[in-house]
Amino acid sequence: MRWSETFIPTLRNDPADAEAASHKLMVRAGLIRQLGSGIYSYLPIGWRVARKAEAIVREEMDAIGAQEFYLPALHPAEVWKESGRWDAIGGEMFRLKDRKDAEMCLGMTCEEIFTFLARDGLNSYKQLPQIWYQIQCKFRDEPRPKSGVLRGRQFTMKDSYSFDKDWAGLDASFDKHAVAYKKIFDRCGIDSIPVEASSGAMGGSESVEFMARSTAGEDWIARCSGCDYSANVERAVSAVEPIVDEPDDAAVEKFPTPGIRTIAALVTFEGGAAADRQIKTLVFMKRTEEGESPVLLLIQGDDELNEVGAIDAVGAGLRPAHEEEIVKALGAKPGSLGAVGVKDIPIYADKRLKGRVGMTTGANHDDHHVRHVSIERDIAVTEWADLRLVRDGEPCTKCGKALELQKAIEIGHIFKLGLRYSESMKASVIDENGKLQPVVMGSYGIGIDRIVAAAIEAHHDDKGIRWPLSLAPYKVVVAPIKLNDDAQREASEKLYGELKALGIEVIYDDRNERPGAKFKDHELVGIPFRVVTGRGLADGQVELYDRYADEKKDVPLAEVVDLLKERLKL
RNA sequence: CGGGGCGUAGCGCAGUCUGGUUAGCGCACUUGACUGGGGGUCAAGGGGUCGAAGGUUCGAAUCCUUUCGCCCCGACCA
Repeated sequence: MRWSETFIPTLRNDPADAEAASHKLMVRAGLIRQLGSGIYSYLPIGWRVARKAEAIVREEMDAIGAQEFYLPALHPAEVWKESGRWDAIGGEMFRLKDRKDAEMCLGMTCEEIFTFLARDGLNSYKQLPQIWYQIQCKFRDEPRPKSGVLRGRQFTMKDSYSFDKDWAGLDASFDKHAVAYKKIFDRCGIDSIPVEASSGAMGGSESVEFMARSTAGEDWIARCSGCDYSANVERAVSAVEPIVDEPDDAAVEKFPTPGIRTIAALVTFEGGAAADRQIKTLVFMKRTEEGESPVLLLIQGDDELNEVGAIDAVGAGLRPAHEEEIVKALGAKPGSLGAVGVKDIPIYADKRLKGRVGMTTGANHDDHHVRHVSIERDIAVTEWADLRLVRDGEPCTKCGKALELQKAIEIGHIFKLGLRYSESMKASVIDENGKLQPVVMGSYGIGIDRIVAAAIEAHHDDKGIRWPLSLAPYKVVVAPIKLNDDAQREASEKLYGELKALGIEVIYDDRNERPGAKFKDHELVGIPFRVVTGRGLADGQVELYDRYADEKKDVPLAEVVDLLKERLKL
């Protein structure tokens, strides 16, 4: 390719509306342009990179015996109603109607459609296992698109689905994916961290997220410094030191606390209590078939609520209560809430509170608190659960070493779905005994756009992108210093032709620009190697620049092709 | 959905508070010349319904109303 004939619109400045390094660089290097919030066009260079990522994903999926499909992104509502997700999913599904007023949606994932195909086509256990996948456009009306393609409303995902006759089969399919995913990310130059995750609205029993550390990430993960424990903070637990309370068997005592509304304020209040001796009472509403009803969540005063932990304990359909609902449930406003003596409302308490005595909490009477609370004596706890977020430095439950909290990008997620879809949509096969059994399913996703962005997050410097060889849009750029110097131009063109003939992805920078301007572009776009024909040509020398080492050296023209082959591992 | 910020040329911005020549600057772009090893110099150019609609005014990028869009924080999130 000749640079002068390509569309590579590089920018000198960062776009004003970008924060993440990958977002800035993707725009500056001419990979993408924004069309709307969370909607991006891939330009030729960006698309070349995305296709390379796709190709790697495809190779590794094929390597575990997966078969590629291509499904529609436009779905009739019926199939989503069958699985129950038409109603379960909220505003993030793009919904529309066709001209006959029939309800449709744009697919955010394809469990329903693949299950629809499976129930039609899979009839016998002899046909299992199957792994089906596609690389396709997905749509999610994200409440808050962010960071360029890292969280878009239209994006490309590889999604695969496994169909097994039993749970052992699912485990095998799941493990195959875990291995394939690791390989994919390795090949893309991304250090992936598998972490325990929550399966959220996907349903299912177990899930693992693949994370790439990055400050641009939106997730926090907890990693043990001593063993292999790692989990999304939504799922993480720690062996945090229990607080040892002074023995206290005094009766509960109510006392006035005028104007005291927060844990912190009660700490400094005369007659108050340290934060770790307080019980924080949070009111949430749980949606059930009859409507919404309140539940109480109790955590130690200085802990933060882990909402996913709460959902795991209480169930889906949980949301913070509004003030009116709180007053209705407990008779007091936030700031004076407690669970002492509360009946008829389910109470979920963090395990860290078990056995605690001499605690202080709200009295359910505005501007009053109670002290000398012994949790198990005074509060009718329905269930003990992990409701607190772990904090940096807390000990690992497995080995006791410190957990580290790190920010990360979710680049893949694998789920054991079990029977969630096969039962609701009736995808069954006849087993060895002639009995109908629902197939055991898994689903597995990789964000292609996120691979590209995460690779940039991991591989860039102040000059621009440093693509791993596997993703580089071109591997080599050949550039003469002076385009109108016949010797330089001819040497460059000849080299360009030779490299192209060898099947090396090479771009010839034949723009009539000054060398500095061209070099800046090469480095911004991140082309791994550059050969410059310049003043050394008279001595048979060209300059070879290595983007990774950020080093240039003169090498004999006659040897440069072999040197490049070696560097490119050909 | 709550809070904050921003929409002026392809990109980055000034001008808006305090209304008043023909709306400006840098980069990019076009033509020519000189240049040529790290975003050159000189000269001459092209490009704008100042996000949109309505209003106030002799006069609106600037004031008022409405509206659309984008970004950030939070809420939310297979």
